[in-house]
Amino acid sequence: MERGEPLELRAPRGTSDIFSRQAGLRRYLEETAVELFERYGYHPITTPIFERTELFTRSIGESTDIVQKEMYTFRDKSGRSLTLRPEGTAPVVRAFLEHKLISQPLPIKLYYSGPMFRYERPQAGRSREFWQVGVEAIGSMDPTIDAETVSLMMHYLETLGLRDLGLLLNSMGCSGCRPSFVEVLKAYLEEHRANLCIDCKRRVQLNPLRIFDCKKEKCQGLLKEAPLITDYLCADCKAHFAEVQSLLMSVGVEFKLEPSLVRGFDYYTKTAFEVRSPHLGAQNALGGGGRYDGLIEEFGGPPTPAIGFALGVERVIMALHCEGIDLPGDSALDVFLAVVGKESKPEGFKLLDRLRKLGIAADMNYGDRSLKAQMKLADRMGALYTLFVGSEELWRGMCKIRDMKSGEQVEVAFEKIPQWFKKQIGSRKGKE
RNA sequence: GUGGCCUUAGUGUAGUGGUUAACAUAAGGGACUGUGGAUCCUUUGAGGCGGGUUCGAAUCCCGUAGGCCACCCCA
Repeated sequence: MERGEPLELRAPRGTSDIFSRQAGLRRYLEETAVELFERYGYHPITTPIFERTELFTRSIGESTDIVQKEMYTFRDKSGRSLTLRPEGTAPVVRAFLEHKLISQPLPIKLYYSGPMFRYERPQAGRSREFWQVGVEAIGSMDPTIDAETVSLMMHYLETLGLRDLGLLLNSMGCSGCRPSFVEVLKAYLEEHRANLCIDCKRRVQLNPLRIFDCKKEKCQGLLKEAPLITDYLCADCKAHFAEVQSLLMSVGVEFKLEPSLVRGFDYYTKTAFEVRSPHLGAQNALGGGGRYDGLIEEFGGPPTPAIGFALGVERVIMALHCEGIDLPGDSALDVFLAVVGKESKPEGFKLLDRLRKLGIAADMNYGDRSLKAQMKLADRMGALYTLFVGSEELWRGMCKIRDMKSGEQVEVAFEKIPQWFKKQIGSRKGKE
């Protein structure tokens, strides 16, 4: 291999390495999600990181920003157009159809966790590779599942300890009532076109619902008078939405109705929701979701209602940080083995092996270090106990064990050490 | 994709044209050759990258990369 320019040792733009405390924190969030989602009857699914490009263009919508400018699309060696997944719903729905999961008892409830990719200009809380956990419940139009999905999302965030959350709720109507609303809205906007900002003028025809997101004052003023989707819902959508609200209230989930909430995918119908944190600046959405009753049919399947949500893991972590919530990050070490004198190391190594095979987290010093330095290391590693192995111990057949919290030391016969630890650590963990 | 701000040891900062780039902290070693968290000593380690101006650049200029903030949009 030739040596040319030195390697640029930097992760690609908008990506980052996750290790140490961040990695532990992320794993904790994931484990918490797994435990809770399974308690709600969800099952894991893992889908590929990339899919055929059309899967996303067809589901998310040709006119959306994600499809227009944010997808990582490439051709493989046989010329297929593939795309790194920008979101998790379309792949799950694809898998649902491919494996004929419709023959399972419905609704089928699936959860996932994994990286998503969007080519955007990076900022805090917005990177090109980011992690989402999400759920999809496919096959039921019961408003109970809407309420359950929303409440699961909130339950999860509250389980982590988040308190400052704002839940926004809306109904986007269905294929029956939304188109007529969009026409009414377009008509209204055309009438006041002169008063819209430049961006919004462009949106009127392209995606009029998006105008509700505009932050410009003159647009906002106009929108106060604009027709609202909730006033144009058909009887079915109206009843469904009312039922969802009442079910949410019955389990104590607080929400704010937000008739201007429009999510960035074309496939949403009826219930749409989003949870925000006030601490995160412009990237304030921790997660969101909604019903997508038309998507499965759009993919060529039988008409099948479905609903889901996704949470941005990095944003959840940011929100936790902003609220000053401390969560377990690093895994604790039970035992640190301090070796005194080179000749004791082989015995120490064997002892360590026995501890680890009993399920005790144990580590030792490598290389030569003074006992003092080893103690320092044990402290830094957060070990519960330090076990001393040296010529004196080997000679007497007894080892000193130091409780690092209290500083108390006991002596235990060599062959009883593994069991002694097993007992101590078992009871200690039981108490906590 | 648009506009703005920023980039100095692992981390957090100082220095704003002039001899060895400072401080704190972390890391290694020691004072304490068999006992941690304190203290003291000591060692290692840095101006994103590429050009230019200048006798001389971390400092000024241009470019580029990355980060951040606001848009756009979303998790």
